[in-house]
Amino acid sequence: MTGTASRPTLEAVAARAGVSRATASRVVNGGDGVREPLVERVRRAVEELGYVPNQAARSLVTRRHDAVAVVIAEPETRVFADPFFALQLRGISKELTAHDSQLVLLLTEGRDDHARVGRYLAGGHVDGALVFSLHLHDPLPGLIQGAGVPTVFGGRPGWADGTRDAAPTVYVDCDNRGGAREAVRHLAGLGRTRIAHITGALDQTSAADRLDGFRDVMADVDPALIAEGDFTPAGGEHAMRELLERRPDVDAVFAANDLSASGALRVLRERGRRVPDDVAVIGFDDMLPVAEQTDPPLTTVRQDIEEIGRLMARLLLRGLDRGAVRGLGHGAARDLDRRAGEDHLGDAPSSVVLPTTLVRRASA
Amino acid sequence: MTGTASRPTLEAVAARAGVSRATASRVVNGGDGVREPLVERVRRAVEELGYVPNQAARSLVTRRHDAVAVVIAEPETRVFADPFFALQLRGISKELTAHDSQLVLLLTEGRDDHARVGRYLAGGHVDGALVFSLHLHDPLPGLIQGAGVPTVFGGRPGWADGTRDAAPTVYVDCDNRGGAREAVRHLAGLGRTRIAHITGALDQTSAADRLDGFRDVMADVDPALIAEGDFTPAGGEHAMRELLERRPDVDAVFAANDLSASGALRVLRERGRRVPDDVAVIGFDDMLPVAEQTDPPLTTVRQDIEEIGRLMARLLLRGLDRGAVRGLGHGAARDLDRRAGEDHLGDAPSSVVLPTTLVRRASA
DNA sequence: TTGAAAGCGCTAACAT
DNA sequence: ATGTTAGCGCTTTCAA
Repeated sequence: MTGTASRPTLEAVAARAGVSRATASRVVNGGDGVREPLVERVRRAVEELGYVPNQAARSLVTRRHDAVAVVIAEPETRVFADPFFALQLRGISKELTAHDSQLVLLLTEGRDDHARVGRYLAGGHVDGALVFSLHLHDPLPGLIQGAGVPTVFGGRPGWADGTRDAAPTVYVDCDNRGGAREAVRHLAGLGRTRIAHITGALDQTSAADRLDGFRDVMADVDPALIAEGDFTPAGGEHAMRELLERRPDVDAVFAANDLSASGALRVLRERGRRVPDDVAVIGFDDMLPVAEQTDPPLTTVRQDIEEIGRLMARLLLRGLDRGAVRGLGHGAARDLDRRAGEDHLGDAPSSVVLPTTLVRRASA
Repeated sequence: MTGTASRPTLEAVAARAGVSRATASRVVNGGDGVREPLVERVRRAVEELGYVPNQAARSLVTRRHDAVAVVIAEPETRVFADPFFALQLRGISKELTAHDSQLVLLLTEGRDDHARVGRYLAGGHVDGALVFSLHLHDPLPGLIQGAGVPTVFGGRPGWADGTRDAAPTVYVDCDNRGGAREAVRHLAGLGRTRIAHITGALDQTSAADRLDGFRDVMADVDPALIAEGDFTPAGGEHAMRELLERRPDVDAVFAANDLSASGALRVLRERGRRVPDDVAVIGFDDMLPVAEQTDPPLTTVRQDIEEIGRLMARLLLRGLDRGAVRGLGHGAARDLDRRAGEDHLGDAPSSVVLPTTLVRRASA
């Protein structure tokens, strides 16, 4: 095990360079307003001593940490099984790296973890938090609020905005409801009349919103055509079996995400139903490793997951940079018509809802 | 965005409780040697003020952080695609949680990330580091050593032990070579004579060791029977195709991990070779979600990945607890004969190599 | 048992 | 442009 030497302090560097601690500090932090020869001497001293600033000491005075926590309210097993998180994390990671901020991933499995995460956030280890995959009645938002850490959520949180706090909740999400509507309309446009829905985990707003979108189009749908899933392939399989049992005449399925859709597809094949001839299937997310690998390839509602991650990070960093984390303006959800690739942000951090697009492949 | 209130200090708590800062501190840290009524008053003040210790200030004096970094030298895409990491992380997470230590996950994609991670570790944010998936010529070990952070590696690092540092390198691994030997002997015992090997990424010691194990048994093997893979299903597919081309008479395959084996299986099926009748296949890892789902279910060399993670964490924490991180005794690799579930650790932190077991399913 | 005081290593006014 | 100095919030001797 590699050992811990007692590291040299700025004091030591200053002494070796023959300058004051203040000058040494200036050089270490960029060297503005220090004359070249001194800069040089300090740099050499740093080099020779192998000096690295003590972050605890620095943070104590600057109150900055150059680190952002990402909190995923989901057990590791799911986090690592679902490409969704990987994509989001990648977007976040890219943005943070560009800002020279360290990504600190906090996984929370059980209730004990929640408390620990709360303490970690409150303890001032990070400048802010990015939180996603929140479930209804999750204690996390409360803890985070208690911790007083600037936070941006991934996906609309499950509580009514503005009721919990003076400062508005900022989140990034895609247009779940609109995307769902588009999917169902597409199925209807194909002439399907017995359109079913496999929901996601209904304690998450994304699932609830997609269900709402489904209902927007299928106003008086037979409840038997709605089966509850949980965003996993297994959940999709189970729901599909249920659907086939309750309504053998089903001719289309809108699944709450691609993973569920892949499960549904498997069951349909097993039961000898041809897709899309007998039953048309649409997913949600357009997760390439899933949607392109299914048989047949999946028609789906695309959302730019990586971009969501990137925006979350950008929103947070922007809020931090301007030091204004209280009483920020809170615009209505918007940007529905902006093209991806543009900067989806306004001047003041406010929630952003990204558009979705239907991607047609073979399954519907 | 939830705001940052200026948090109450210990000073404020002390004032409110009518005690000195020292007494308040004692209570916050367990309350030993403080009389009950005072403890009570301080506790109440903490409660009322919503006091949370400032970790930066605390760390500055204690030099403890109650946090451990996990560094994975692999791009997110792979980290999140391979169940291997999830399992290892789970083991680590459990152990750290039990020690009330926070897991801080640091992903490193490119070279810039390396530098940033190095700075993070050197900056004293964490008490120690757990590092895995190291590749040959990876700059990380050097950076970590420079950072002077106690570290335990997952998987035998690729450099000769002891040559880099006065303090010995501590790692946890499974018996890759022995496991490989057992797999190949099993195939030979089945009467197979044209046994091929699909390697892992050969810049990792696990892959090199498994190849060595293969060679131990197949001393004068035709080089055409060894195809290079990279631990991914796609790599396995590619290697299998190559193998079939070079030696159509191949009658057995030992793949460096289950993921590669699943790719090989796919190609064999596509080419109409029956498994195990025409070609027997063995994998490595026994990752349930993979090995049990293949068709046919995979015979494989089992290693307890979660246990490896757990041991890594335990080893590190032990080293930290005894404060002795330099010049620790370094025993020879051992524990090969211990049963899983026992404590695989001796008194002083030293590397541990866990045994493997052959799990027979249908593919060989 | 409790309090006073020193100081962890650093940054940021403020002087010079 | 450089140095002096006062803390950041906490733990921990040391005295009382």
